[in-house]
Amino acid sequence: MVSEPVKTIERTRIYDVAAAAGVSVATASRALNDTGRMTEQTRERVKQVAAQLGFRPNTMARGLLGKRSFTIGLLTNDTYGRFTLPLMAGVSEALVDRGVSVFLCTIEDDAALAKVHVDALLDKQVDGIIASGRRVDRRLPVDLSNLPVPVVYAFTEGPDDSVTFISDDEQGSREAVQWLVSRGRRRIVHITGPESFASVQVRAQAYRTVVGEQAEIHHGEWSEAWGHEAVARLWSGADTPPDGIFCGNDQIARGVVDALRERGVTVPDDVSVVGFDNWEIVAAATRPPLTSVDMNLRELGREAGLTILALAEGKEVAPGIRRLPCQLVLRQSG
Amino acid sequence: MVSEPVKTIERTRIYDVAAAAGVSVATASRALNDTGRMTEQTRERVKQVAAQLGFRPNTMARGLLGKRSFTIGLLTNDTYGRFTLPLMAGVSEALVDRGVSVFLCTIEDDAALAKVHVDALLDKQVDGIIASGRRVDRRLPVDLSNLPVPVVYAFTEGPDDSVTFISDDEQGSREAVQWLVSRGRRRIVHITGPESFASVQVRAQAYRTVVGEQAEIHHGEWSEAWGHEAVARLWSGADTPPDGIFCGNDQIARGVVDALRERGVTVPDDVSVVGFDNWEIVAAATRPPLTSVDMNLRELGREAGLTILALAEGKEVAPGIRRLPCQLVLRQSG
DNA sequence: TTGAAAGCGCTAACAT
DNA sequence: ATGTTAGCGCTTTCAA
Repeated sequence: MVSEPVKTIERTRIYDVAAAAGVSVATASRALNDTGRMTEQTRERVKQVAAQLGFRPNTMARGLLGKRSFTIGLLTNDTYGRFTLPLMAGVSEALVDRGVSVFLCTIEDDAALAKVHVDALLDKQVDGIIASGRRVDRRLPVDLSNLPVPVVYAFTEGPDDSVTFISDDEQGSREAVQWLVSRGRRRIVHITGPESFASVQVRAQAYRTVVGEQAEIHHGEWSEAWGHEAVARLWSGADTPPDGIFCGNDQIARGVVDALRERGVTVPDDVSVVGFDNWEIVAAATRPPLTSVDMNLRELGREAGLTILALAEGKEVAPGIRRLPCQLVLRQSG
Repeated sequence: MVSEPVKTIERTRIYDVAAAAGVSVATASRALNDTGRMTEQTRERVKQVAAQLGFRPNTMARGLLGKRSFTIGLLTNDTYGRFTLPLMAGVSEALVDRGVSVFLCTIEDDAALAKVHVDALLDKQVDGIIASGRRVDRRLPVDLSNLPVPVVYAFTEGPDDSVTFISDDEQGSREAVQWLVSRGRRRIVHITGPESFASVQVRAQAYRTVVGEQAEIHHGEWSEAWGHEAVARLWSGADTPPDGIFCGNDQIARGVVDALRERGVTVPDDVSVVGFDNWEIVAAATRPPLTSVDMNLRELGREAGLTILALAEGKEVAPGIRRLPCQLVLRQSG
């Protein structure tokens, strides 16, 4: 497309609306914003004219008055987008009807880049910032605590007095293990990621709570390969192999299921397997498809979006950590 | 975080800078924007003072002058983000140093939602819009051809006179098949997705060009399951099974590799397999890891970003389809 | 109930 | 080379 030197499409301004409706701009503004007092008739007429002319207020002008810009920033260091995208979808979904658009800023553990992005956001007078990440127990490489705009944290660690949204991994894990128990599984082991992850600790603890004494936790990498290896170990030892496996994430679970099939162990008849994350691409492609814990990130995003909006509008929001429930998605592996 | 009723953090305005530097706002503005004529000394002094005071120009005010808003919109219907995220990363990377932030708008094949997003973008006076999608041969459910801002298309079909960026699937496929040939593979088949996809056509045609007469193309779904099924068919028929397989995407390739391993066919010793997309999560987890064609979406995003910027600055850009080269990423399957 | 006018922070045309 | 000033489109006092 050759650039259009003559942008003939002149936007209708509030002046045009006022003129067409036979009122002053002040009245027009009040009518359109449902403020001030005036005859319902005038208000209606102005609104009608505005609609007819396809009037859309200029956000820049509005923003210049020190009011809201109807934009927010979503900061994330989750390059892969595995967690960010569902979150973003939720945020966007919650805000788009209210005319708020979302700047997505991917900072890859790079403090300098993060600062550049945050500064750019502040220059644009965003109404708020949602900080997000790929690890619940890590902070973004940038300090957001003294910004002139509200900040909420989603799926990443924030300061003590911040509003933080995370999924309730404890509840999700508990339900997953309880599900295995309810299916008659008696020897349930937990194959999960590195101990250093907070989410590993929480999920393991929930598992322990349900199975009690017999708890048996195997730590490794977050990979399919580790799932294979763990199965090899469990089935080559002297102990009776488990009949139920709760995995720390879907990749491990897929490795486990594949390894079991290769050994001639039938899932879920001989062994039930449950994953975590409900990462469609992994869970659905596994044979049989994985039963998995979904963190409801979209819903989490919705909540975060609504909260940042409330803060932007000056409402009070109590600080603290909000844990949103996970949901066990049943497929065929467990 | 309790909302801060007193936003005490007053931003320094250009007036403050001007006063502190002992010049007028006009001079300050010119100095900071490297326009107008003045002693290098004055310019330097103003810049220094501005830096000292941490001055950041208010984008709203700037945008109100009918100039640029330093924002662009990225529209996509790729909910999963498989294609959009690398693209977005490239766009962002190209623009962030120039102070441009990106609104990400996910419209899910919903025309009404698309319109809401586009209107919101126009209200915010975006400098341009990049339209993107999950299918190269489908248009977004919204007409962007008469917008008051420039539009470029990336990884989605645009009008004839538009600037469109897509990956050179023909070249990528050709290199993939030629690689198989160079590895001494003599009977190479192509297992790919539904015929209705333009990318399937292009990749198949490239494959045909290289292997000539012996071309053998199997269409199915874009799934691992189809990879399994295709292998079952090829190895159960009367014909000699292939020694090289070029797959339409990584999921099919993974299915193929898994199926071969289950049959005791060794990859890559007996059969070489090459995928398409280089989707890390799939390609790296396959045993052995997949050699695959990468569409360089990040680079594509960079180009699209730079182009929309050029258009926003009023530069002329010739319309047409730009095909950016793919790259064969060697792992171990081929 | 409605209107006139000031002003948000910046840039650019027009002085000097 | 630098300063004065008029707006950009809107909201919001203040006045009528």
